[in-house]
Amino acid sequence: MAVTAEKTTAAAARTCCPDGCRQEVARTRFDEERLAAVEEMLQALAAPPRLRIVHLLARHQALCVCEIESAFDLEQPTISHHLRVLRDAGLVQVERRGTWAYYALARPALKRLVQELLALV
Amino acid sequence: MAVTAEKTTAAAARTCCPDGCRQEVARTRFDEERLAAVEEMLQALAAPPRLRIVHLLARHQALCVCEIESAFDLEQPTISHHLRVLRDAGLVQVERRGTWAYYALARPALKRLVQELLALV
DNA sequence: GCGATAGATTGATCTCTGTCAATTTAATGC
DNA sequence: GCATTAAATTGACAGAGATCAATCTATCGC
Repeated sequence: MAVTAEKTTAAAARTCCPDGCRQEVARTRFDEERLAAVEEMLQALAAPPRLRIVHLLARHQALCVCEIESAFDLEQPTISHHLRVLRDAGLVQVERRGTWAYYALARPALKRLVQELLALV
Repeated sequence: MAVTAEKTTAAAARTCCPDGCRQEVARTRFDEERLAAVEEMLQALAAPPRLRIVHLLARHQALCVCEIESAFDLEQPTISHHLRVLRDAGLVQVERRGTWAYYALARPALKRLVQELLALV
């Protein structure tokens, strides 16, 4: 979008490339709001334990924290921390039942991320 | 996969949850090889400048480094660094033409990442 | 060969993030 | 109310990563 007319007055606009750097590239404005949401999800997924937690939740409907904890060699507060990051990114949901907290994958959010990435391909 | 029979001898297996933590969860083994590749791509995309570079390349076929640089408020070595990370993750490709290096999106790699994420949903 | 330019690499610094120990909060059962 | 347990929060620390300045490499044109 916002593709401006190409200047073909060659040498004048040239900075380095054979045909001169396209000035429209320099003027690119990103959709920061949209990118920020995608970025938060990507950052959430990019950490090894978190990608594995999501992997786990994808195969189990809902798991309590102690079950998730049991699959890793990490302390409880660390798991709790990762779950919070995933929750802040909207990738997982919590449901409290008594003392327990059951986490489940937020599939629509993941689907949204996939859509955004597909838009790039 | 590797879903083992559920033990319904309740209290014996119980550790914390109402119905006892499922032991199969604790025994989960992740496909580390596959996850590592996905992880590298996610980490590559998770940094703000890199997601924007990919965004840029998605709209332009191929761009030389100086064009990419022009869209950011970052020094040339920094851009060069980010391009290397993207390249190591297989997300972009380089083609050298004389003094210039033209970067392009590696769409198949991105498609593969999307497939992996879809497998979770 | 020489100067100029595009891009990569190196090294230093600073910030961010993952981890754990300790503590706190909240719900349960007695 | 009190002890117990699940989970969240806080604070501290260490390792990873982003950035820049300086330098190096490679290609071009003369």
